[in-house]
Amino acid sequence: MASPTEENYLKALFNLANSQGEITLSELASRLQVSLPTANSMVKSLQKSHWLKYEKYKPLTLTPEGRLLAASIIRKHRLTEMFLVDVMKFGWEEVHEVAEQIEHIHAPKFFERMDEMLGHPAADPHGSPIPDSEGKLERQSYVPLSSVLPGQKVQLLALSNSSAEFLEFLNSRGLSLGLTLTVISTERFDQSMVIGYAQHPSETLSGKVCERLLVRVLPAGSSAS
Amino acid sequence: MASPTEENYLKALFNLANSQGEITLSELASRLQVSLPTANSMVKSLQKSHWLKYEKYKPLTLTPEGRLLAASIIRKHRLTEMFLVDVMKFGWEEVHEVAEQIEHIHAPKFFERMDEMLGHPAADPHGSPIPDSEGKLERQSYVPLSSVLPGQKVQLLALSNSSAEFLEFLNSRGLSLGLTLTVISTERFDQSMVIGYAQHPSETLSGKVCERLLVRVLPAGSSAS
DNA sequence: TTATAAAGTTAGATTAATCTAACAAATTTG
DNA sequence: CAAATTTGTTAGATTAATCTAACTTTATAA
Repeated sequence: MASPTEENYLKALFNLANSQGEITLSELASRLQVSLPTANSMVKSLQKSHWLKYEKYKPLTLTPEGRLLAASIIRKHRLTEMFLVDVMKFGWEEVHEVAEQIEHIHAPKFFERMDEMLGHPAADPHGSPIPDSEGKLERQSYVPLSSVLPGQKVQLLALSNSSAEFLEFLNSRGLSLGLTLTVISTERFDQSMVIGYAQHPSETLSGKVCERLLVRVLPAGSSAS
Repeated sequence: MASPTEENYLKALFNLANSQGEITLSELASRLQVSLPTANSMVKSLQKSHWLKYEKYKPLTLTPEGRLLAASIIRKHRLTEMFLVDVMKFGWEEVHEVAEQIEHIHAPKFFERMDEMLGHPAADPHGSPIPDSEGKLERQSYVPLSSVLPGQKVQLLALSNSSAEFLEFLNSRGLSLGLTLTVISTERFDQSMVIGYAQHPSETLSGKVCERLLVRVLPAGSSAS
């Protein structure tokens, strides 16, 4: 049985592995905001529990068991976020902190019931995919809005990095997942873009924002949602 | 900020105070299944946090702040149980373990939302009263079925001591809260009682069981529910 | 290719929550 | 009321998770 602390380490390792591939101790330590010695000693103890492979001065790798456990915690987190938004009517900017706590609850049926009530959702309220119960994580093939050319229509499907501040910004512009966006123009100077969607015929979004909006390009001549 | 462990001590102290009045260290220790020295040192630390008053060799008393905090945890526990049963369709025998974990979640809005979705319930699925947000606990005036005389009609409203085994026993007999029961006869020898209710014109319940069924006596000539 | 910087390790301390063993105070009871 | 029992306390150890300080290994770069 992993402690909440151990579960947080596994989660961080899983997420780092899925973006960086190789995981170093200092990445882990900085992700978790702990000192290197702390991460070092936890890594040793996670190894003793067979959740990761570790050799002195070598990069870290999760074992299959570690990966499965990590995925199950991320699954609980994302199901919880979806439950909070869809069933309990929280805003998408309010759910992270609560889910961060509830993901450590040991009660399989609780999360299965959420999953059923939600109709087996594929992603959380920010578009991040929910691992299935075997720990498989659907690979997403979205592109950042910043890479889309003027004239194209795209569907907003996920966010990379969804801080409360960013989500509140999106709220203030009426932006939500599922919307169809039309790229009107891009500014070479600062990478800002002019976008049209829903009741907003023309909004200017900074480069920073556009990088974080993950979209799928729609075939030419699709109708708006 | 209290740790989950501290919260469990406060909860135990609150419950003991509400049944015994005076609380001794050994009662606390045995309730929490820890050794006396463990309870002793925790009591000292709870005192440092101003949640209880403690003098060597004297009984323990919660401070007003301690009582409020304890009540808020019990409130979270009982709201959660109600939510699991009413919203998530758990059986009343399945909810205690989960609620035992969720009561330690720090997220006022999460529990407020439960409360709203449930329509501000007065009691949990086992009939135990839910403290209000000021920590006030409604005093229940139920009597055990075992004290009711033959011929009387009563309404089953709560349980004293609701272990999963007991709840499963009640399930097996079709007994649930709200039912109107008619006491047909009582057996002086072993305190067992013959009871009629719903589709069960005549069930024999042991003295042990009847002691744990808390009821309100209905005025003579009421109709069954 | 050695010097410097970055990354990782070890040693030792701290805090929370637990234990056992030994002892002391309070209470019960013959 | 004194002896026995119960209850409470102190001392000291353990484990998990954290830290800082000191040191070593690996990587980078002049």
